[in-house]
Amino acid sequence: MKKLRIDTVIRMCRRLERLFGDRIQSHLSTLGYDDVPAAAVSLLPLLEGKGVRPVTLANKLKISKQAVQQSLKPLETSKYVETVPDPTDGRGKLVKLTESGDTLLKTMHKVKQSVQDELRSQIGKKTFKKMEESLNEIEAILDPGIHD
Amino acid sequence: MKKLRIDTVIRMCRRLERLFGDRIQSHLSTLGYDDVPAAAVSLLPLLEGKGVRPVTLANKLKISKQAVQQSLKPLETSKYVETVPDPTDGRGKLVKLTESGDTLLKTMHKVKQSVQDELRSQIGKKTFKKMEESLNEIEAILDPGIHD
DNA sequence: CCAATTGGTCAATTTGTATGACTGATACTC
DNA sequence: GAGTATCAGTCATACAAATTGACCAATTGG
Repeated sequence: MKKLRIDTVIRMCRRLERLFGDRIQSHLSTLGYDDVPAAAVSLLPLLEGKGVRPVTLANKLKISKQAVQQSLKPLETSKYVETVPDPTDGRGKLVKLTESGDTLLKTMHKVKQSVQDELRSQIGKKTFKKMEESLNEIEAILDPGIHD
Repeated sequence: MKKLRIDTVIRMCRRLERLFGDRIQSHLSTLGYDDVPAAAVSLLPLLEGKGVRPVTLANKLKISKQAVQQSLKPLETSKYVETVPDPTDGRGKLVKLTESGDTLLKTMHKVKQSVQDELRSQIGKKTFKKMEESLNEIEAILDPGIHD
């Protein structure tokens, strides 16, 4: 019986996620950032601007607010993010980048770009683009609204 | 600053993996299989034939042998797989499907197919195919050899 | 034949996530 | 406006997947 292609899809999703994550982390670590959890790679870019509520992050990332809370904790400990009460809603709070968090984010952008270039040249421009495009399209279809 | 597309790639890899996994598990559970861990979805198909060594599984899945061991444990407890000493190597052992494991695998194939169809119609044939193809190509490039 | 490698195991730990139970704030409705 | 429902966040707990480190036993090969 032949290996189903869908098995490969599942396997590769798992692998690519880790491949990217690991490379980004190791680049960052080279630059002196040893305390950046993998989760930060997805989380931090969502924090640009004046502040976001945890629940918004949970919706965007499609994970529970508890999971967000936990991912946020080490970032707060390392002073990359800080939390202020939401002035417009007594229940809420706003998560914001600190100055060093902002620096980290900028560094991370560059690192991501170079990891992306690395991977792209490894697997070939064409295939890479196909993968990138398809996954972006899938997100657009699965999450039509912008969840704020 | 615009959201990098690569962020979406990472996010979607994580999500798709879980999306597939969750749906497969819930279909299986409907069919009475409540004791099939998500890991089995990738693991079981590799067990067809006369038996595989754990270390081979680890290489194919690109995870540690300890991780394999751990994924295997619940499957062994549920009697879907069994282990025999490798006759050709005193150190090794061979993991094999039991009869019920074989039945499960067959069911799983069908379930995967229907989940795949579900997803395909949800996100569109064209995009789905693009994703499928690109990930298959990437695997071929990243893992050129067949690791046995 | 002995050293290095390989296959497997045990134990502990990390990471990402979920559930459940709970508090406090806001919103809806009569 | 009081009462209930809903929503944001928190705490504790649990679980799955994977890792690392320390180790043993069998095999291989100079």
